[in-house]
Amino acid sequence: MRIATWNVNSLNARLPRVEAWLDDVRPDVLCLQETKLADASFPAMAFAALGYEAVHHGDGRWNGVAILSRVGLDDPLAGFAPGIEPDVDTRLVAASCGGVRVHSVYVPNGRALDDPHYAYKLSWLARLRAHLEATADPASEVVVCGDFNIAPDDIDVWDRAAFEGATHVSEPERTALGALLDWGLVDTFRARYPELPGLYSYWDYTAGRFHKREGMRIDYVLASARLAARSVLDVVDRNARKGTKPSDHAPVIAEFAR
DNA sequence: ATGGTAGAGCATCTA
Repeated sequence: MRIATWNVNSLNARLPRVEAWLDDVRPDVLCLQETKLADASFPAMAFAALGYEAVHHGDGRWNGVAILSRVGLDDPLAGFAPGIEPDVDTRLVAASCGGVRVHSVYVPNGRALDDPHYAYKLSWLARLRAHLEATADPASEVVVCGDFNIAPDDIDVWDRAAFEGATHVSEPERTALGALLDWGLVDTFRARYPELPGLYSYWDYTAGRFHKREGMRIDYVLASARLAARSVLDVVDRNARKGTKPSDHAPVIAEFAR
């Protein structure tokens, strides 16, 4: 089972690239973030032509998440479960694909430690944990994939000193991510490559950071123990960040033996 | 020199 996640930074701008990538990589499941589309504008037919069912949750201008699957797509759920304070944005969608409960998440950026958006980020992470508690079983096969906007460790950023006092590396958000993992999830990429720096999924468009290899590892596939035990591959597809009109994120691929 | 680029949409906002 090949599961991928990709923040495409506008699906409108990226559709030809995503289609070509799907045709090349043929993941069983692809989670998308930052489609920046309303549901009515989601190009479901383009993905159906490639053999993928899809569910999309978006409100048009910003955010927007989707799941594509060629191994079935059942019980879609947009946003947080009933009983949890609803999200003001469209940042979470879940579905069952080939026996795996899949979540595509776009965690709020936070902007700055003293910005209200940072409090929203922490609240959002707590609500995601509550959502998992309410709708999924950590003893079953679960993945939570997406752009977490958190570098889990200092080796997940190109220069820790450059992030002093900034979001993405602060203790409260790392603690919130830890609480998510404590529910029963494994960062399979870091489990495969412990202590190996320089493996990023995002590079700021500005200042030529991609070509200077100045990035951050903020996109990942979190897997429940039952799946993580069968983890056979973890890759960041840096090639998808090259050429004309790339996203500022590269796709992250995780594979699990059946 | 608080810079730089990309996307949405048409003035800025978001990242």
